[in-house]
Amino acid sequence: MVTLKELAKLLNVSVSTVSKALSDSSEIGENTKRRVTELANELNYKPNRIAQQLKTSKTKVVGVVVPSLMNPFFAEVVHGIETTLENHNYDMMVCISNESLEKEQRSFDLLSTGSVDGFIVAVARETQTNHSIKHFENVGRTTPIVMFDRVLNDVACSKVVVDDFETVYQATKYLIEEENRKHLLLISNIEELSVGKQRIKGYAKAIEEANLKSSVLKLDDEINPDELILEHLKKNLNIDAIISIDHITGIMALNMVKKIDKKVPDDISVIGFDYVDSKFVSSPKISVVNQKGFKIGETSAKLLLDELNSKSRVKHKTIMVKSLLSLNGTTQNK
Amino acid sequence: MVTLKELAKLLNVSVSTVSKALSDSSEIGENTKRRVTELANELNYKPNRIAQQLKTSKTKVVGVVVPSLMNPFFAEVVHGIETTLENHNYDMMVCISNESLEKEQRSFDLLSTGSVDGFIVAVARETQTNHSIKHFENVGRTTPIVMFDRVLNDVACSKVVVDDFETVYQATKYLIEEENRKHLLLISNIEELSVGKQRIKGYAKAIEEANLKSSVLKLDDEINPDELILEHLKKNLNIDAIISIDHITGIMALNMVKKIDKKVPDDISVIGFDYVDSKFVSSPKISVVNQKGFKIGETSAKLLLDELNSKSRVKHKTIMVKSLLSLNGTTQNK
DNA sequence: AAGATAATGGTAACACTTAAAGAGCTTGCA
DNA sequence: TGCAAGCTCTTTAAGTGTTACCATTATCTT
Repeated sequence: MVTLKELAKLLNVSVSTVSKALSDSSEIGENTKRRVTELANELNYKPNRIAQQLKTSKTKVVGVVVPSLMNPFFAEVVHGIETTLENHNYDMMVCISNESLEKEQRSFDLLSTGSVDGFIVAVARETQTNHSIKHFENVGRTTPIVMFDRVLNDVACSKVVVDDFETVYQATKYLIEEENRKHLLLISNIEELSVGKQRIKGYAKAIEEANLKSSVLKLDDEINPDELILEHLKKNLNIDAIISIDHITGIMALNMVKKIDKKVPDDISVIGFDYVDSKFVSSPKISVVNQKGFKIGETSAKLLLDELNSKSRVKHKTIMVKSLLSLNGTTQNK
Repeated sequence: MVTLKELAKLLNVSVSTVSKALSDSSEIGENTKRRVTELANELNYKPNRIAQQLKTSKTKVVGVVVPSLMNPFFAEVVHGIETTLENHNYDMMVCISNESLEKEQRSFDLLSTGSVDGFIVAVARETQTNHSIKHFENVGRTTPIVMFDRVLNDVACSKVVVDDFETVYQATKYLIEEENRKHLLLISNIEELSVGKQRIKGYAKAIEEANLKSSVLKLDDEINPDELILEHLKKNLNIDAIISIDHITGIMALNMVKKIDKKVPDDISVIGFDYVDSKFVSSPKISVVNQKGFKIGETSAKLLLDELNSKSRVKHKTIMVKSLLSLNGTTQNK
C-alpha cells in the first residue's frame, strides 16, 4: 500500500504538503499539486480509510441490523438502504440478528465502538417480546439510530413505520364494500409481531364496522400450513374472501382455493402482501398490499444521513411510508 | 467514549499497563489486572476498533460483493457467509453491484484501502460479459478474494462453484430414465450467465445421450414470461416434462400447466430450482434442484478465513458444492 | 527595511499495540 | 557481606496513516 509518507519521500516534500495537495488545498502551489497528483495516480495511491477514520472519527459506514435477509421484505429494504447510502458515499455493515436478542446486542456492542457512524435497525422478534431496550439506549446516546418496520416505541430515536393498521383496514374495507364480500378470513403467520397485531386490528375494525363476523386463522410455525388452510377452507365453504398479512400465506391460500374447486376471483377474492416475486409465482397474479420496502429503506437511510450531517442534535422524527393496495388478478376490481 | 488514556489517568498507571492488563498479558500483576478490569467494566470501556485496526492492520471485516440481495439465492448465500463470519468474530460489509461492472469496481476500490481483510464476491453480469478482471487482479495481489457461483476462471483466487452442469444433467436424466419422459422442455431466464450456460449444456448432454429432441425456451427480460410459457405449452401439447434452471420460471410453468388442463405430475413433470419459499408458493410442492446456498456461503467464508489466518501464502482452492435433487410433488418419484 | 503574501514544513493528535528499557525486588554465590 | 544476576511489574518510546494547526522560509510590495 502506497502511503503519503512514501509519496512525500519520492517527491522530496513533506507529508503535509502531499496531504494538502491531494485535497486540493489553496495553500499549495499549482506546480506542486500537479507533481503530487501525477505521482499519486501513477502509483495508484488511495488514502487509507482506517487512518482517515481514526483521525476524523467519521467512518462513513452505517450499521444495518435486520432479523433476516431471506425474508424478501427485509432484502428489499436493505436494497433501498444500500442504494441511498451508495449515493452519499457511505458503506454499510450488515448484521443479521436472526430474531435473537443476544445477537442483536452483540452487533450493537461491536459496531458502536468506532466502526459505524449510525445504525438502521429492525428489531428482532425476541427483542420485541422481551422489551429489552438497554442496548439501544446505551448506543443511542452517542450514535444516531433509525428503526424501521419493527419499532420500539419507548426508544427515543427516529423511526420509519408502515401504516399497517390503515393498510389492512382499507384492504378489508375494499373487499367488503367494493366486492360485497360477507365471509372474510384473515390468515396470519406473524401474529406475535407488533406489525402483525396492527394488521389484525385493522382487519378487525373494518369487520366490526360492517357488522360481519371476524375470522382469523393463525399459522405460527406450523409444519404444514397449506394443509391447515385447506382444511379450514373445506370446513368453511362460505368463505368468499381471504386476506393474508404476510408475503407467503396469500399465495398458499390461492393455491388451496383451487383445490376446493372454487374460482378466484369469482367465488373467492384473495389479497396478500407483496414481495419481489409474488407476481411471478402466483396465477392469477395475486392482488397485494405493496409495502414499498425499497422506499422504506430509502427513507430510513435519508433520515439517518440527515442526523449524521447536522451538527446540532436534531429532533427525532417518525415517518410513515404508505403502503399501496395493488389489485391484480385475485380480486374482482370492479 | 472511554479510552485507555482515561482509564490510565484514573488509575495512575500508564496506558500500556492498561492495554496489557485488559488483554490479560502475563507481564501485568494480578492486582493491577483486577483494578484495571474492574474500572473498565464500571465505565463500560470498549476498545476503539478503528484504532486497533490501524495499529494491527487487521480489520476483522470481510467485504461481500453480490449482484443483488433480492435474488433469494444470493440472500441465502449471504446468510451462510454471515453465520460463519459471526462464529469467527468477523463482520461483513455488504455491497450490491446491481449487476454493474462500474459499481463492482467502486466497491473493490473503496473497501480495498484498509477497510476489509478480504473479499467474497459473485461477479456482476456485466463483469462477466465484459470480461473485466483488472479490479480483481489489482486487489487480489494484496487481499485474498473468494469467488462463488459466478466465477471468472482467469482470475487467480479461490473459488466455490456449483456443479451446474452435472446437476441439470442428472435432473434431465432422471426425467428421461426414471419417468420415461420423451418431450422435455428447458426454460431459462439466465441464458447469458455462465451458470445458465453450464446448466443448459448439462441438459443438452442428457438429451443427446437419450437421442431426444432438445427444446429450450429462453425468457431473458420478457415482460410477460408466463404468457410466453403458456403459448409455448399450447403449441407443443406433447411436452411431458419441464425443467427450469432458475428459481422462478419453474413455478410459473407449473401454474401454466394447470391452465392447459394437464395434470402435474401425471401428464407433465416439473423440476425447478430451489429457493427459500418455493415449497410454500407452489402446489403441488415443486420438485427442485437445491443449490445449497447456505452451504456455499459457509464454504466461501471458511475458505477466506483460512487464507486470512495462514501466514504463508496458501494455494488457491476451488471447491465444488454439490446440489441436491429434491423430488417433491411435481415429479412422479417412482 | 518592514510588512504582506505565498508556499512549504513540522508537530501533535487520533486510540491503540508492542518491543525494549527500567525500576524495585529477591536470590545466589564468592 | 556485597553485589551481580534474575525476576516481576511497569513505563517509555516508537509506530500505524492521516489531518489540523502553527511555524518557517522565501519572495514581493511599498
